[in-house]
Amino acid sequence: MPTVSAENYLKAILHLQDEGQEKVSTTELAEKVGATPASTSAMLKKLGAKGWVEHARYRGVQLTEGGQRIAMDIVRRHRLWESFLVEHLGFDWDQVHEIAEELEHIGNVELTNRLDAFLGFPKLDPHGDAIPGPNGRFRSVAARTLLSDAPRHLELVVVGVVDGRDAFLRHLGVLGLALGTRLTIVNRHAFDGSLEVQLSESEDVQLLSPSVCERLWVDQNSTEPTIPFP
Amino acid sequence: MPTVSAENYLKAILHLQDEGQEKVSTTELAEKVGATPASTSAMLKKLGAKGWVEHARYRGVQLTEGGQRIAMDIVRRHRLWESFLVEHLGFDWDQVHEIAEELEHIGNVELTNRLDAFLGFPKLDPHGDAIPGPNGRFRSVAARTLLSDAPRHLELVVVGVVDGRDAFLRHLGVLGLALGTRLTIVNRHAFDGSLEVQLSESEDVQLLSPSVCERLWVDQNSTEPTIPFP
DNA sequence: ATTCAATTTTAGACATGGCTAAAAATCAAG
DNA sequence: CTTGATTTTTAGCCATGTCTAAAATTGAAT
Repeated sequence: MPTVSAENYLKAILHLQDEGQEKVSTTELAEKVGATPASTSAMLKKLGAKGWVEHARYRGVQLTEGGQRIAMDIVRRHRLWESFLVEHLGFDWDQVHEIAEELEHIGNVELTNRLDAFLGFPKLDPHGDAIPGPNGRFRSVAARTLLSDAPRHLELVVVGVVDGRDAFLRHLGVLGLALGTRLTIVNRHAFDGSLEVQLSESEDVQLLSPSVCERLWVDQNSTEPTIPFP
Repeated sequence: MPTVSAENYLKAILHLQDEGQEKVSTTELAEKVGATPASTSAMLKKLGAKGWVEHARYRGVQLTEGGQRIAMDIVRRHRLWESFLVEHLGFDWDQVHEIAEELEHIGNVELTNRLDAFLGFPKLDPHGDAIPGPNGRFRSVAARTLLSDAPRHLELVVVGVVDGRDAFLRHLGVLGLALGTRLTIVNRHAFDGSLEVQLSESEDVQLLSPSVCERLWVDQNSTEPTIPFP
């Protein structure tokens, strides 16, 4: 049973580890959780003692399997509650984060699973981030998904088009898109559902209209799914 | 902003104050919150300093108006969440208390009010306890209510019958009920909705079938509503 | 290689909220 | 009205999680 504070550290480590770094530095982590490096250092010792992180002094931290499981469960609860708040209580996307940050610490498994069922076992939260299932892993994403249904923060590859008309293909060219283009969804825009995507090659950020997103098949590029932050 | 611990003490004081005692004793309170009298004494000093309780040393505690407002809001959240858990997540009555005990500490007003709206501004929770409104007071109860719709823990008076048939009236006589009989709902039974009521005169506890409860008009006996515990 | 800057950890302090044991106040009897 | 039991508070200790300031370690540059 991690404390609320411990949970926040574990969640932050998961997030940072996901952004590339295998090992997370104390200072970085401190910044993420809003504490001093000294406090963070103290907490890391405790997390290590519980077996939730691997922590070589002066060498950075890493989640253990157990720690990752806990962190994924927190993310699961966070995203399920966000979905609930938006879909059933009518909150806007940008209002729900704070509240979900509190709700996520209620660890009752029965509650989480029933909420999950109530929501219809969603794969994505309202921000387009993947929701882990009850096993602490992301639900399998279909081999081929419409770009409009794909999760954020995951490198995707364009594998096909729904609409083969010349006009559409030319339009793709203009946008710098083609078969095999690798991209990542950075953001979903609230009012019309258009997507901000980052092209892996050019580092450019492109805004794609909903009609384009609904006509592109994409696939996951990496085997290890990215674990984005709320 | 009370801490979670402070909230639990305030809630407990509200509850005990409601059960009769104007002033609540330290030992009683300690038992209720599951702490030692010593710890309770320490907490009372803090609550007093914040202006949430009136605390004359060795003389017992009492909620201030501000303290009562906070406590009523906690009860409001508790009972709204209980309603949600039962009505929308399919929990049984007896499973929800613990979970609601955690959810009640999330103090976001917008969240609470939206949840209230989502549930249709209920007056009673699944246990039949009254749910305070956003103003920290109980929603006005209709002048005359069916016994089956009345809240628990409130002294009621039988003011009329829906069904005037002889057979029904005779049945009432057998049960010890008549116009003017004062009673309090002690419990609702899960599987059939029958009510356990305590007759004020005889101290007897009677079990009333749903068909009887749906045929009796009752009214609130006291002006100050009882504030029962979850 | 050695020094120096940056990072990380340790040391020591504080606040919260809990405990036990001892002291103080209350209250009920004799 | 004084004693003795009960209740309440105080005193002193512990754990958690935070902080600042100082020490230790790393690592990069000369």
